Amino acid sequence: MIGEKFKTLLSKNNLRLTSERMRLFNELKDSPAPLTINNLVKRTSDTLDQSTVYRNLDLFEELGVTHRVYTGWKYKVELSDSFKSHHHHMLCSNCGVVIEFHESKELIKDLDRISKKYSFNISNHSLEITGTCSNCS
Amino acid sequence: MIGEKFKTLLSKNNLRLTSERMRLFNELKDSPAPLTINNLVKRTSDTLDQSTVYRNLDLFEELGVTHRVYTGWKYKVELSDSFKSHHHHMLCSNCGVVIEFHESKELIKDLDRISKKYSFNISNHSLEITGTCSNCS
DNA sequence: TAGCTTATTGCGAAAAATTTGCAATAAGGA
DNA sequence: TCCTTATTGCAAATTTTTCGCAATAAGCTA
Ligand SMILES: [Mn+2]
Ligand SMILES: [Mn+2]
Ligand SMILES: [Zn+2]
Ligand SMILES: [Zn+2]
Repeated sequence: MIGEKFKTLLSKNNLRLTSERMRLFNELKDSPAPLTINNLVKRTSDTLDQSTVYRNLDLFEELGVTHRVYTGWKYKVELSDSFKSHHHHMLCSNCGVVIEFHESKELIKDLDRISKKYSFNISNHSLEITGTCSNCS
Repeated sequence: MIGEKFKTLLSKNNLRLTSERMRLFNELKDSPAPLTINNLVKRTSDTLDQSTVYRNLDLFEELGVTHRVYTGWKYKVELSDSFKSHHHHMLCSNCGVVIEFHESKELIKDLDRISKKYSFNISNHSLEITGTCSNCS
């Protein structure tokens, strides 16, 4: 279970599983699209203090629980590849819908080629697309 | 000339070519790597007020003179494809060096395939890579 | 289960980043 | 050179993010 992995990760690092952390994690897990920090602050403001949100989002990032997605104007946060399968986004600049897609083998090959060409050791990559979705076109 | 294009764009939009705008534009043009807003505020603080920097960076983005690059932690600004040829970045997470590279035909084909598959009209895309450069590996 | 240690929280306030109103300035057309 | 008005600098307001510290509670131990 995905939640179990989260719990294990925390205890391995001497970190406590608090209801606040669980809440934040679930908020991310249940969201169909990446969220801004502000989204998260507002969504949890009934029980979490903003400082708690900030502190834990920092922590999540350090632990590799989340990563930042730069779709649109500001960056957003979503569960990282360890908790959600690796994927990319298409953002409709008209209606704001976010479509997730998985990369092709061609892309992977291409990254590999680039890696070799520049002797660059790739640990991470992001591919974000903007445009208009089928509805809006 | 690249500067000419900038000037023309301004006048076409009833915007004035001020020394402040020119300064900002040049700062971007001369930078080998994308800059944060803060970089720009500091670099120009001898003659430009911070509000002038903010206001003009907003403007540049609206006009399509610049775009945001999400490399590393915070976003950075660089001249857009109209003023600098389309490219992508590799960021070394160790030494911070930014390597620009041009995309392959394979990537273009791949984007085309994705576009068709989802009936999504792609207007823009970004591909950012992180890892370690040849020096740091 | 009760007790203990200490990581974590909420709160209030500070610091940093971004935006705004307005009078003074200067770009650029007449 | 004069005039119109876009643009700037300045000071202050807002918004976002960070921080210190006392109160709380997670998780281990007996
Ligand atoms: Mn990928
Ligand atoms: Mn490209
Ligand atoms: Zn749409
Ligand atoms: Zn390096």
